[in-house]
Amino acid sequence: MFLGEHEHTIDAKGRMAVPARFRAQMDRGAVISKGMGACLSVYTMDRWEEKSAELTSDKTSDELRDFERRIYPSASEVELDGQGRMIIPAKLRAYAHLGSEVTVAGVRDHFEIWDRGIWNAEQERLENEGETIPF
Amino acid sequence: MFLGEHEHTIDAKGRMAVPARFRAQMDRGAVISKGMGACLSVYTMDRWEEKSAELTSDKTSDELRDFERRIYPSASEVELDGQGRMIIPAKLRAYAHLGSEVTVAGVRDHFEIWDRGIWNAEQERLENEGETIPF
DNA sequence: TTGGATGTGGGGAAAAGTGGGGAAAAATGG
DNA sequence: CCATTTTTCCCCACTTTTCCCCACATCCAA
Repeated sequence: MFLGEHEHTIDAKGRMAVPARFRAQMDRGAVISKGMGACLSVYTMDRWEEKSAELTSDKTSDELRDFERRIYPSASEVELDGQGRMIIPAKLRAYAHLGSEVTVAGVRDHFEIWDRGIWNAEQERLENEGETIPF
Repeated sequence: MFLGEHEHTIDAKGRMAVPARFRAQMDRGAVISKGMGACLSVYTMDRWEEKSAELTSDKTSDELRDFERRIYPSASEVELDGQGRMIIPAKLRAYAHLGSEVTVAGVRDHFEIWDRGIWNAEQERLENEGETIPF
């Protein structure tokens, strides 16, 4: 399970260290894709396959084709280098408006990558508008 | 699995580099054919055979003959040169209105080749018309 | 305090993408 | 059947990107 909030950086080569606690779960591969809102989502390969299968199961063939043309091209298989870093494709970095300072947030079955400024603003919004946390 | 969006070019000789990540999956051969919409589709040989078997299974013999006469003559087996490039037959290039700048999009079990301008317009259309994607 | 794990930066080799020359093969026309 | 033109294909060359490796600074725990 992915938990926690980690402040990391994207370097000049487009690399970002994956939080060490997340790495073990990614050993069977992972997929990065556009997330909901201004962020990117990283799923384990297993979860990615489950989730994309669910989403495409109940569609007519026309809907399905459009849908597949949105989700698969916007995704990319993730690989880690010797230091546990991943490369974030330029297109995806642009989509999520990522600068060099980002926040990596674990969200149960996946983790999200946010530009740090956007993340902070979003968290503040949630505190003001949102529900209280029942813990 | 074919994923991602790759911007490539078709040179004066009609050649286009296949994204390196796609090549390994094509080692048992591949087939290029007219796609749904203004694009070309490339399937691995295995998937091509599965898919054409599915599509021809539930047809009457008259339907089947017409169908086969549309599908197979326009398709072509894909071969890569020493640099990993494929030649896109002129008829297919015309069918999909491909200029020299194209986008190669991975769509799960195949990839598609689009004129870059048409691809961008189509993606924008899908974003506006479609539902938000829950990833 | 020290040693290992973690996050960050950068050099350099390798691979990927692109372009073009020229030989071999195929098509065309007498 | 031969000669000419056209097309195809193999090879080399160049540029850019990617990836592998080493280095170092920091943090936390023993």
